[in-house]
Amino acid sequence: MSATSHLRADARRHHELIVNTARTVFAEQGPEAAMDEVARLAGVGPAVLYRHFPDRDALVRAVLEDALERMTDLAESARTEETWAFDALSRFVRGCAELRLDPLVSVIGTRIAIGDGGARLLEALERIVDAAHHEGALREDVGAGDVMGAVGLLVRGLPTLPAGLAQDLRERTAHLVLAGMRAHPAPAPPRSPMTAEELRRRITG
Amino acid sequence: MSATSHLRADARRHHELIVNTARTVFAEQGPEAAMDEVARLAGVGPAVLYRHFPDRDALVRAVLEDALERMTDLAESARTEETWAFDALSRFVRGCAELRLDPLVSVIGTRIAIGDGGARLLEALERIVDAAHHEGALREDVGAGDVMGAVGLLVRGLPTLPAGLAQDLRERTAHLVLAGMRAHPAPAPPRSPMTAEELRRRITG
Amino acid sequence: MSATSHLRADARRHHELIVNTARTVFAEQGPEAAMDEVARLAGVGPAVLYRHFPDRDALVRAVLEDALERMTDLAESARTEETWAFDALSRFVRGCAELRLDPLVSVIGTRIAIGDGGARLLEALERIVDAAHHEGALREDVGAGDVMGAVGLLVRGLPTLPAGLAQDLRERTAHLVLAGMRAHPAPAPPRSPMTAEELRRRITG
Amino acid sequence: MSATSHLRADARRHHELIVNTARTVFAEQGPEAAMDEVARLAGVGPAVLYRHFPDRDALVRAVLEDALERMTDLAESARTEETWAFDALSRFVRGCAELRLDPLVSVIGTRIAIGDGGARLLEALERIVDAAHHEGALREDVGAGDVMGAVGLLVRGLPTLPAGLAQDLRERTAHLVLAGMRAHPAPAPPRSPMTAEELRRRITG
DNA sequence: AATGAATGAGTTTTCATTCAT
DNA sequence: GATGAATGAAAACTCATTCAT
Repeated sequence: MSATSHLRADARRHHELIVNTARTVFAEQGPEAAMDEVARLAGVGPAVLYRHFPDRDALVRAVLEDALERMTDLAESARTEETWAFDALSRFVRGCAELRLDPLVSVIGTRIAIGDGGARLLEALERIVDAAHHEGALREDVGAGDVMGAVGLLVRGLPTLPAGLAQDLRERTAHLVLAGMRAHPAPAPPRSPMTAEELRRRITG
Repeated sequence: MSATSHLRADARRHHELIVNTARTVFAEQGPEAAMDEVARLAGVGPAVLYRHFPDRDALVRAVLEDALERMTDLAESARTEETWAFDALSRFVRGCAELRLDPLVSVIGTRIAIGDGGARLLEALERIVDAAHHEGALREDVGAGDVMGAVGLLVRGLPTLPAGLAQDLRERTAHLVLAGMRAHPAPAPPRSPMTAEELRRRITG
Repeated sequence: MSATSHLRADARRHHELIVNTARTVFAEQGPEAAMDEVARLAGVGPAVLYRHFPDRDALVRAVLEDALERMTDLAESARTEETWAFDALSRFVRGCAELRLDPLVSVIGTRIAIGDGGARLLEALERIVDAAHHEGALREDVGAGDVMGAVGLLVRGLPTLPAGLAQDLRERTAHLVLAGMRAHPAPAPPRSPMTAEELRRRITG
Repeated sequence: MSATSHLRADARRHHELIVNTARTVFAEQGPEAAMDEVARLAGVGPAVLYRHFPDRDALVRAVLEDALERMTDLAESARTEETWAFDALSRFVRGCAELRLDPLVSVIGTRIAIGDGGARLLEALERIVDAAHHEGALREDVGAGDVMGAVGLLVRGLPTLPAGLAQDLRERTAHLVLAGMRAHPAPAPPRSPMTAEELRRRITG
């Protein structure tokens, strides 16, 4: 049951429309995007936005909660659909990066912690980690909190770099983190090694 | 020889003073910190700041270049002072996080790449990586670019979490990445596993 | 039908209020008058001004268009109310000077030409000139463009001189221009000749 | 004897250099041109400018005095070189427009009157006017002050219009004023009549 | 005396948020 | 409840002028 289910149909539509627009705007224009801009792109007046979200913080939280919900869904699908728990873990870690959470993280600053959405996500993740411990693929000295921490760092991305390069580096780092978590020797990271030479070429290119 | 060496003595002093102040202010107040605030805390008028850095971008770049220089110094000391190259690598990765580079990364956006300072850093890093390959401790399928990428993600930090927790998670993730890079089995990550339970306690704490 | 007719009642009121205030302020304080000062004297916040006129140029253009509209009205009244077309011409030329257009002219610089308002004014003026040609009072080798040019110079005024003197000189010059335009000998300029002696006395006075 | 003759050679050179630069800068960038810009284009530091001219007003006055001196020279050459006084008058009126005095006029505002340079100019002009009265070409009811007033209006120009058009209109208006000053019927204004049609074409063109 | 850095008040402009229609 | 105009507090940036080198 969503938190918006008690609203009138049009109000709920506005709520979702604004959150979706805000996610896009924050991802594209950075964390300082103007509230008016969000309203304009959502096709509503600023007052409508403020009726739904009393201030900027509330909007940011809403987008964050929405993202956490998506991450939880991701964890659940991975868990139920993958045969091996470590594969589910791997799929979860890799999938999170696509949510474009980065701009929000710095905006929120230290003002809020993870909240309810985070609690549900952590529970979902815990189920995967427990299973991965049981199957013996995950080191016993690595916990669900470690996975959350690693994901939290990975989702931020490398915005100063060309998109394709940033993507490759994120994938390779994700692989290395997962390799470090394995109880047994890991396979090679995806694609060829990222040498200094290749990094130079792709940055300047 | 620094790029500021052609300035009059008082101007050079101001230049450095402003960069140092800006690093602190950006780290504490986030990337939107007011330029006037930087000037005020540096004890100069806004116009002095603008004489040295024509716009916000120029100041951000200067702080970034400064940080890259520090990272390069860090890489060099680690390389010359550590017996084993992998230990130097490890020391470098862990040390970078303390430079509080995070707020800058999102401000700069995609506008600039790494520039000269980044090139020098990459060269220094390459020397360590080559040595670590030679000593057989670093997987051959991991390059200097991978290290840069991992560091780039690690330095961002987890600003939404309590400082001590964010620090612990960053250290443990750094350890896991390094473990994933090792040619041979890695020692346990520092301290106890970060379980979901501990994460909950320390977030709400 | 004014260009502002699609605005809400309060917005239209503000629009006109700001233009009227701006005309006065520019006339009194010169073309560099602070935008905030215009807003303050109009009794609105600066943001209201900027909502209506996105930058200084837009405000200046609005005042100019408004003035052109007044000049057009002046031309039309003169044409319909005077028996002789040359008298209408004379009344128009003399009347324009009172619109205090001067400060605007230099601000606009070469960025805009006369625009729509100017086109309408020119048409109104053309009707008078044609009639004056027909009645034989205006030289055939003087056109409506000449009248516009002369008016453009006359409206600038002589801001360095005492107001009364500047006024007298403008009136006498207007008379001389009109005299130069007549097909037949002209009557004497108004008042006594402006001798060097009188000019000296009134400048230093 | 120039007012700068008591200065050291290099200082006098600077004085003239700055005045010349300022005339150009004011003419090109308008009356709000930055003092620093004048200094920069003159190739001196701002402090040198301020040593010579204690504030903006002083610089503006200096440029104005310089222009008045040039106008006086112009009047004198016209008087001695032309056979007929009215031709000298005509040459003077037409020649003044080229001095680009316009931007200064609005800067000075009502703060200064014409000063010493103006007095000398007026004397020179008076000699021409007296001669023109004697030769019977100039109406007796037009004095030297009238000529000054007309010139004051003519020099301002029409900065919103294309340069060639502004030039033509100024010449034709000058002709009309001179025609209005003649004791006897005047020849036709230069070139073809400026019709509304031609004005439209040249503004939009 | 020349230089160019420092000053700080002032300007334009933006934006989160509230309020009248 | 939706709309879009108003608000005023800030922020970035500029510039005339002064001062240390």
